[in-house]
Amino acid sequence: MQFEEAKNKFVQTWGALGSQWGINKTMAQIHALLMVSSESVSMEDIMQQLQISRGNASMNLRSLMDWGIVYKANKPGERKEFFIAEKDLDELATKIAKERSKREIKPALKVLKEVSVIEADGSKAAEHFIQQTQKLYDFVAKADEMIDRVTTYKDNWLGKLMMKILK
Amino acid sequence: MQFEEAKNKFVQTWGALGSQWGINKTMAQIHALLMVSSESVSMEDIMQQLQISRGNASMNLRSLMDWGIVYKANKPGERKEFFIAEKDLDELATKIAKERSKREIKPALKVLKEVSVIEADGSKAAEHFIQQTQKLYDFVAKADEMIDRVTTYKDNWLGKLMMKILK
DNA sequence: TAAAACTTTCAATTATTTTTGAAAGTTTAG
DNA sequence: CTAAACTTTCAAAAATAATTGAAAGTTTTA
Repeated sequence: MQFEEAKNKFVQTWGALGSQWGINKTMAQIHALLMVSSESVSMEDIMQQLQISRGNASMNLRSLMDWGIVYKANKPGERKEFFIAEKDLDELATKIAKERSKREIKPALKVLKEVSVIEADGSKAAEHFIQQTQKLYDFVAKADEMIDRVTTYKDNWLGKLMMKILK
Repeated sequence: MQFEEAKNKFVQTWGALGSQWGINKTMAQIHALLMVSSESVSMEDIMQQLQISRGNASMNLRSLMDWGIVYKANKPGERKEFFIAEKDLDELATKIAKERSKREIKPALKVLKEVSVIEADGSKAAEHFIQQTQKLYDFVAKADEMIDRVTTYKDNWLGKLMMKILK
């Protein structure tokens, strides 16, 4: 396999993986492309390499920047904007985890809390509902806290956590 | 908030959360409904409560069973099938993690390995590509192994892991 | 073994999400 | 100031994913 072929395969695979996790395919592809580019990349280049429209490129780059995993990088002397990806994988995982927590887990927890505090009406069904949603709340809250704890230190947290688990 | 209202809100929220993580909304809703039901539920009931077609219910129940998080439960004397969800949350998380690893992470790792072993052609771009995809492979492999390790013991693994991290 | 009681399948339809592209907006250079 | 170079926005179009419903399939009952 040659470099160009390998790069293309990587970008396609990353895009497909993104889709399966609820991330727009193009967004994941742009991210993949930037991840493996040693130099910063212009919007033109992204459009050309992924064969996508300007609007599409613009919007998905915006999203990636909102996630905090892609940055603008101005090249001296150049008018147009260039982009680079966060390449440190601990940092990348941390940012993704924090964003997903903020956008999805925290709001879900809020709802879980709300629905788990209804008055029991004596029925078995309501009783079970309260029990189960409370358990779910505790579980999700604990998982969320764990992710936060583990990624806050961030300095090679995955490796360190691995060490702890091995013991 | 009354029981019925709370239940509905929970089902809706779980469905929306599923969508954001690449899981079909109805599938997540059926799962939510079964999670908070104290008794096993028939297909009729699911169709009626979620206002969905028979085909939809059938296909998504099949998927949930393929994931190993919903089971058939025959009621004595009843002809039709009833369904129950895996309610143990450690077990649920374990099954989901294992399935996603098998279906998505493992194949992605395979591709990462493939593309990271191309011959360097001396260019900076190819050099960087190889470096970065190798790092990515290591990172993802480590994360995947960690999930496996942690969920294999499964007996309250989240709580135990939490303990380790606190120290 | 026939028909009733169910479940599954899948082509067609509908809903949702993504993408396009051109107009509007912004910044820089001269 | 104003034209060129570039980016953003967003309504419409295209692509993708989910859903329906009826026919086909299966199992149970009598």
